[in-house]
Amino acid sequence: MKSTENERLLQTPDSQAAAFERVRQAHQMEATEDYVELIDDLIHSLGEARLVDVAERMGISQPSASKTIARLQRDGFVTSEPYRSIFLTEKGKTLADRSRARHDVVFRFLLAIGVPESVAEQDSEGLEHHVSDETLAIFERIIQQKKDESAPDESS
Amino acid sequence: MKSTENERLLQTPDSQAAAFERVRQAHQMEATEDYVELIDDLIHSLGEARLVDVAERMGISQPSASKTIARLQRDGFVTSEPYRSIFLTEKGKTLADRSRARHDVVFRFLLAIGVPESVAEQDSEGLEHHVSDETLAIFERIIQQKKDESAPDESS
DNA sequence: CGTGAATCTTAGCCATGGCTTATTTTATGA
DNA sequence: TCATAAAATAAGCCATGGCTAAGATTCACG
Repeated sequence: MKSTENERLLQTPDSQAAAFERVRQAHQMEATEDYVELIDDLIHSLGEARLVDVAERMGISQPSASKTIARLQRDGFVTSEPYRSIFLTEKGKTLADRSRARHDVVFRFLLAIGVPESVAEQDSEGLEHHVSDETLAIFERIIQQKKDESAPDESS
Repeated sequence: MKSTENERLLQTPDSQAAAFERVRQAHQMEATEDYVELIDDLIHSLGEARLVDVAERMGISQPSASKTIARLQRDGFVTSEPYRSIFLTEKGKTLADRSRARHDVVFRFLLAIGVPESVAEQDSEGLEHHVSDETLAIFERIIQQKKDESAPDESS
């Protein structure tokens, strides 16, 4: 029985490979989600999403932003005429809403467990893409618990 | 005052850009950390780390694994002779230890808040790279709290 | 001890997502 | 209106991290 000679690998190769595969999948969607979320924010706060603002807020050069926007357009998340601002398609808007919802849950969860706001802002940006639906639901439950604790009398 | 015409962008462009930059930095280290952690696990459980096992557990082809291992070697995390197994350098071992420690904290934190083990296994794989030290410390505190709750009398 | 299977490497492909430099287009204001 | 500044695009670079197909090496066993 070789498997007992030293216990360290708890997972089977398959389940471990599946976990990594899942992470890779998440990565593929990350940029897309971050961009549509940001574009939606820009539209709501500034009235339109300009490439220059996207680039600034992503912290990358305009050409880099432009290339990714082109991919988003190719994949049906945004539309934009040359030299004009960027619009979300229905598909893009839907994804943006979903992403922001997740982002908010993660952010509020971190606050609820005592993470300082500035740190929670930073961390939630990275974490949001890697939280499963099941874990997200638990996050929500805990947010609610904390809310109930601090304001016990708000039934209905 | 343009900034009040619609509130949605809570963060300044700079801090938002910094958060994304931080995520990109984390991504750069992700593969490295996952590999050294896995290699360390393989060495401890099987006695050595073979490329074929790394590839299997990462869920990728051998040539892909080989290419990444070459990068890790270039960057001083591992050593390996052609057609021989893979060893961690001191630098690699140190990183592996740190990574597993983080991974464990995230994993046990998820368990502590009620995430099922199989989900916690999957999620912790993706989350570990995006949790700041500050948040990680809070995770540890909560793990300890839950432990105290379920076993109140273990002072010393 | 030699051969076939397993393992590993090489070569070459692709997409993503960064970058710079240079050019084109648009917008602004004197 | 027209010159200049700002914004966007184009072209071309690089690294990462996937892949397949094909070749080299090692290992194990008959």
